Order: sequence, then C-alpha cells, then structure tokens
Amino acid sequence: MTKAPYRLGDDVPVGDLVEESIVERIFSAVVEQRLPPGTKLSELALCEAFGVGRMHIRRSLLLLSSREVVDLQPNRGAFVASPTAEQARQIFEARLTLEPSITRLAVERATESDIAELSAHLKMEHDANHNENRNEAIRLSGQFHILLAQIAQNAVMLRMIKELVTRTSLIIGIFGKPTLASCRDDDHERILSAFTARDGEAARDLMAEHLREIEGSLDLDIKKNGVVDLVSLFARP
Amino acid sequence: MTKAPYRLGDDVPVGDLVEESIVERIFSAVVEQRLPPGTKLSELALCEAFGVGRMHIRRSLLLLSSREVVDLQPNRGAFVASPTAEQARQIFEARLTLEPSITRLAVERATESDIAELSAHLKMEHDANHNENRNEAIRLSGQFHILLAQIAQNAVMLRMIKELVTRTSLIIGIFGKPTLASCRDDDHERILSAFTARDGEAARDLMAEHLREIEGSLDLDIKKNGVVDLVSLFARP
DNA sequence: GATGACAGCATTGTTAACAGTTTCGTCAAC
DNA sequence: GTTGACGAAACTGTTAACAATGCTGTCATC
Repeated sequence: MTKAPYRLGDDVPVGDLVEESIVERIFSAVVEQRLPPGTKLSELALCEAFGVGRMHIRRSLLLLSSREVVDLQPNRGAFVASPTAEQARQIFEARLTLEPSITRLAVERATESDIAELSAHLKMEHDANHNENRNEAIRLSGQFHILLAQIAQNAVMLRMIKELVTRTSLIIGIFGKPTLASCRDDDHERILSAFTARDGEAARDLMAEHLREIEGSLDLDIKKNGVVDLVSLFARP
Repeated sequence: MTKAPYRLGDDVPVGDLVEESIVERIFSAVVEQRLPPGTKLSELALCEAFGVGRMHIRRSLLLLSSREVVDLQPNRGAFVASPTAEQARQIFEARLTLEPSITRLAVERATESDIAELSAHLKMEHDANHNENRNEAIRLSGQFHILLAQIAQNAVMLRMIKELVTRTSLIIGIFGKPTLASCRDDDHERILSAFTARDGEAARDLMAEHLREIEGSLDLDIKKNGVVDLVSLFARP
C-alpha cells in the first residue's frame, strides 16, 4: 500500500486528509494483525513512523478511539483495543444484522465489472492462501467483505463494515484458534457463485452462514499478547 | 443550558469525557432541530457556550465530523451537515437494515421494566404532541428509537443508531414537509403493542413499515433551504 | 532477597502565541 | 449603481513551550 502520488503543483494534502490516511493505515495494520490487541501506540513513535507532527497523531488516535479500534487511556496513552468476549458477541450480532442485507443489495446492484472484480479478488485470496502468505490472506479476506459493501453503493454502511471488519481481526487475534486466522475462502467462493447466478437471497443466506461459522470458530475464553516495532511496521517501501 | 454539575470531591472530568459530553449535547441540539443544517459552528462561540478551551472544541468537532453530523471545511470552519438526497437514501437504507432487527432483538430481551419505560416514554411523546411542544416531541420521537437499541443491549448498534437518528433529523429539516416534523407517535404505539404481546416478528415488521413511512413522507427532490450553492453545483465530480 | 520510598525520566495533556487563510467592509473606477 | 481591488479584522491551523502525570530504576530498610 503506497502513498497517493502527489505531483508538483497539486494542492498539498492538508487538514483531514492526513488523519484520514493515518487512520486508514492503522486500520490496515490491525486487519493484517501486524498490530496485535494491547499494543502501545506511543505518540512519538507514530510521529516518526508517519513523519507528521504530534497534533495529527493525536487527532488520528482520537478518531481511532471513536471507532473503538484504539483504547485511549487518560495520561497513559493509546493502545490497540482488546475487545472483550461480550463486545465480540455484539460485533458479530451487528455484522449478522448488516452484512446479509448488504450482500443481497450488492447482488442486486452489481455490474458485470463488479462481479469480475470480485472474481479477480477471490483468485488473489486463493493464491495468498496457497502460498501461505498469511498477512496478505488475512487482508484480502477482510477486503472481500468491504468490497461487497462498496458494490452495494452505500457509504454509510460501508463505513460501519470497515470498522466491524477491523475489530473482527482483533477478536480473531484474541479469541481465534491459531489455525484459523481468516475466512475460509471457499465460503467466499460460494457467495460469488450466488452473484454470478444473480441470486440475492442465496447470497444473503450464505453470508449469514459464513459469519456464524466464523463466530462459531472462536474460543471466547482464551487471551494472548505481544510487542511490535511501529517504525519498521509503517516504514514506506 | 447549564454546565453539568460536579460536586466537590468528584473526579474532575478530564480527557475524553469533555468531548463526549459536548458531542452528545450537539447531537441533541441537532435532533431537536435547534441547529439547522448549514449552521456555522464557530470555535470561539462554542468555547464560550461550553466553557472549555479551543482544544476540546476542536476535538469535539472532529468527532462530530467523523460521524458526518458536522462538515469540516479546511480554513473555513465547521458547519452542521446538510445531507444530500443520495445520503438520505443511504441513511434510510441503513436504518431499514438495522432497526427492524434491533427491534426484534429488543422484544426478545426486554424486561418488564424495559416495557414499562417504553410505555412511560410513549406517554411523554403523546403529551408533547398534544401540547404542541414541538422540540420536545421531536426529541422524544428520536429517543424512542434509541431506547429500543438500548433495550437490545448492543452498544455497537446503539452507537450506529444514535448517528442515524441524528442525521435523520437533518434530513427531515431539509426534505421534510413542514407539517410532519417527527414520527407519528401512533406508529410507536403499535410497536409498543407488539412488545406487550412479545411478538418480535410483528415489532420488526412494524418498525420497517414505520421507517418506510417516514422516508415516503420526504420530498427528496426539493431543497427547501432556498439558495442553491453555485460552487458545488458546478464543481467537477 | 524482597519491599517500599524516592528521584529522574519519559510521555501525555494543556495553553498560548504565531502564521496562514478567509471574510467583510471600504473605496475607487467605470 | 454595480463591480472590482484593497486592506483590516476575524477566524482557523500549527507549532512550541510548559505543566502534569505515570513509569522506571536506584537505594535504603526490614
């Protein structure tokens, strides 16, 4: 994921754009499980990592905490959130409420090129799984759900899904069994089949089943920990 | 509008608490349509209004803009959002996805005292309507939907609903016909009946119908606030 | 050796001053 | 009378210094 290219003469990105991009990149890092739950997000380290002033970092952290991806503790700092089992339950309940409907809408609204994109995406997922490229596989697996919300053409729900997918990665990091780190891509394949058949109801039901499967695969009792170097993590390639 | 009372010995509110309360109060003002779409929210004025420093106001405005209740324009300031017709469509689509399910969950999880509270709430709504207390009627009408999400015991969806209800107030302010400023409270009565009958499916369907009714009562073509903004009109897409 | 007080350090929270931009009013020109 | 340029004032954006809090390592005591 590279920075958007700014040519000379373009308006320099200012204000919200900076925070937006930082939030997006931290979201990605969380989804890919490069930022495990509980990781301290020190302001200074993030300033170096993103090459911006403390103000932008503090604003970004506030935004992240408003999405409950980061836990802001007064006078102590920011930490990657560690969802509780109860929060996990609520998040899956929200996903089960939203995503089946979104999936049906997506089927109804998908153009041929949308379906082609989904198909190409699934191929990437499959490859990543086959090559044991774990980070990429996890990222693509979450991205699939986001793609559906994009195809459904609803920015409101898209934003909700981005948050829920990200928090789900945290949940899997805490409560997931080591073997299963992401969605099984054949679930996604089946959903794609419903797209090509233009069967919205089937897609909706498959998505519900898919989500229930993920939730069922969790151990809602066990916990874990770890440490990560923020600078190298966000170093520009 | 008075400051929240803090007794001596209470922990002085620090950090997020300040912003949270400001956001909440601005949400309320928007719901009650005391802050119409497009209203300029000057930092200095808000500093005086809430008796806090500029930093807290700026953080609050950022949070409000992340919920799309406030539009943050670089170097120009913060304005109460003016949802477009397309955004209105998406917001109702999201509400139609979430709230019927939430309502069913609420019926399943409601205690007797929850139902009593709902009933008391409806009485207040009815009174406010009868006394032509418009602000109070609008506020209670939105609060009803929030109450349901609270009864459903899902903090994730509760937060989503708070945002959607607030933005719906903006939508009604822009696209609503003058007569109908809030939900008809007899719709809410019918939903309560389904609660007392413990009929979740009925409650769900009534809520869906209720939302469709509200959306149907909008003029999604006519922009009432008169002046057309030529700049955005001719802006490149 | 374990425990607790203490001091120094690191980090976060807050404020104030400064810089940059927009906005508004004035005035001159047509 | 309208339009456009100019300048002052008001507002927002940014930075840096300062204050306050939490953390850590040391040392004395039991």
